[in-house]
Amino acid sequence: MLDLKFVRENPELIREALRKRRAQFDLDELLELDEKRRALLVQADDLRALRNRVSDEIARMKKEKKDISGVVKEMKEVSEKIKGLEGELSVVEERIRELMLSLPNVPHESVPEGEDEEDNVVVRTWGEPREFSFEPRDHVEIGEKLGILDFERAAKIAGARFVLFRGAGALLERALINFMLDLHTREHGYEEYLPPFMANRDSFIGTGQLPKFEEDLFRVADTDFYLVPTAEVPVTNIVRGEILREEDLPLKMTAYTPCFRKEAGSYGRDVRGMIRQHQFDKVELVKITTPETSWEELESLTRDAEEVLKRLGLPYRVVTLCTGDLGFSAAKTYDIEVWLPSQGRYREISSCSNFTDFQARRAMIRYRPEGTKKVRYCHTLNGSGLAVGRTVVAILENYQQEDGSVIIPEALRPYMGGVERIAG
RNA sequence: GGAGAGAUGGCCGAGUCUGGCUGAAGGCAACCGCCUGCUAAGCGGUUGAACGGGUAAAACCGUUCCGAGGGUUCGAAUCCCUCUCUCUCCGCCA
Repeated sequence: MLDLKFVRENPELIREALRKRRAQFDLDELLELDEKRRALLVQADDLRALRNRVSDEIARMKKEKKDISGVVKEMKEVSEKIKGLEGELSVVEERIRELMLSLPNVPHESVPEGEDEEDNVVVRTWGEPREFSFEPRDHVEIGEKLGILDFERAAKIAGARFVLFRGAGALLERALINFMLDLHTREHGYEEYLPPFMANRDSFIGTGQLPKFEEDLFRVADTDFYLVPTAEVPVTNIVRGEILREEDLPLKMTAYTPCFRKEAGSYGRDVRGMIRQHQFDKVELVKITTPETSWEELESLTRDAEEVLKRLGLPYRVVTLCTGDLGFSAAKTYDIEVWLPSQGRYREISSCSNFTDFQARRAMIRYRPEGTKKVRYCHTLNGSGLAVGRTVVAILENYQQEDGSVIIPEALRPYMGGVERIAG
């Protein structure tokens, strides 16, 4: 959520931001309602001030045994008037809130303008895609041949867009989770959490998934719970409604969770294999920082995520999302894309964003700068570090051998009980 | 699932029966002074948030906030209703 006062005072800046994002939003309605709200507020406040004054007066008169019936009658009318104004006010405020919750964040000035992912800008590239002496297979073929991925039975159990890991496949998934968590906690200074995998509505509003993106979420029937689509939701909301101490910032948190997504509107996209699943594992990185440090923290967070790929020896590149591709809550996002030989291109495996104070304002995450009384909103950031399922895909495809076996990257072997190769 | 207790400021904790100068006693913590070889102790002071008005910016003024939402009343932390959460005991259970 943006600051309404800021919107009021900088309407052209907001209009420009919306244009760059290619976003639809009725800014004029918001500005009109805001004006109406303030007019109503002044009226109501004045009447309440009157009532408060006279109420004190009544208390005094009562003590002095004076007749109060006249004033009481008058105040009864004032109270009725206040009630009427409050009714009008709550209608206006509810609509303002609706609008504010669906107004996207302002892109950072360094974000390139563009329509869609075609206009994203490559920042850097690491590693060389391997030259194959044979036609590289995709992860579905590799995994099924090795008996470690089973899509057919997963479909029987649950349906499309699920996978069943088996044997070395299950071990590989688990090893990656542990490897990533260890790297981030032991070397990158993050604290590990293991949060609930379901969260309530307020949490989802806090990080911006609700109310706008309900159709992407699984809701648990007859409850107020939604399955988390990313650990960003439960982890960022750990400090929802809190005023933090500056000396405790930045908070650096990491968590493994499964992620549940409906993938509504992606019918026909990535239908094969485990690129796009209703359930996948992810290790997430979350930072809560001061406004002064958030941009450098975005850089280091991205590097922390990249480090996973470096250690695994997987070629990747980093792109800056253009304004048209930028997520609703983000001010700037780097996607990390890993090389997939079967597709001959880079595919997203991590998304690292600075949300500035957008989520913090929704979730009321604030801090008190040292030596001052005024509280300020924190900046929140997060990034995948990494999407585990897609990492499995990348390992299977990049490390496949002509005989169908797969070499395990060295860094991962301690987590695999020393296994160096998965063979059929 | 059954029975009971509770939810007040950064924290602890009064106030609720008996509605009104209580943004909220007292304590702790933090900050600023003083004192002091240093530290501790001691003394004095300061310290909530949101919104609106106001200002160059402050100061300042008003309103709202005692888990959430309704109601009663001239007036609600205090009375009534609904909900949420926490704790204790019983039952069931991984």
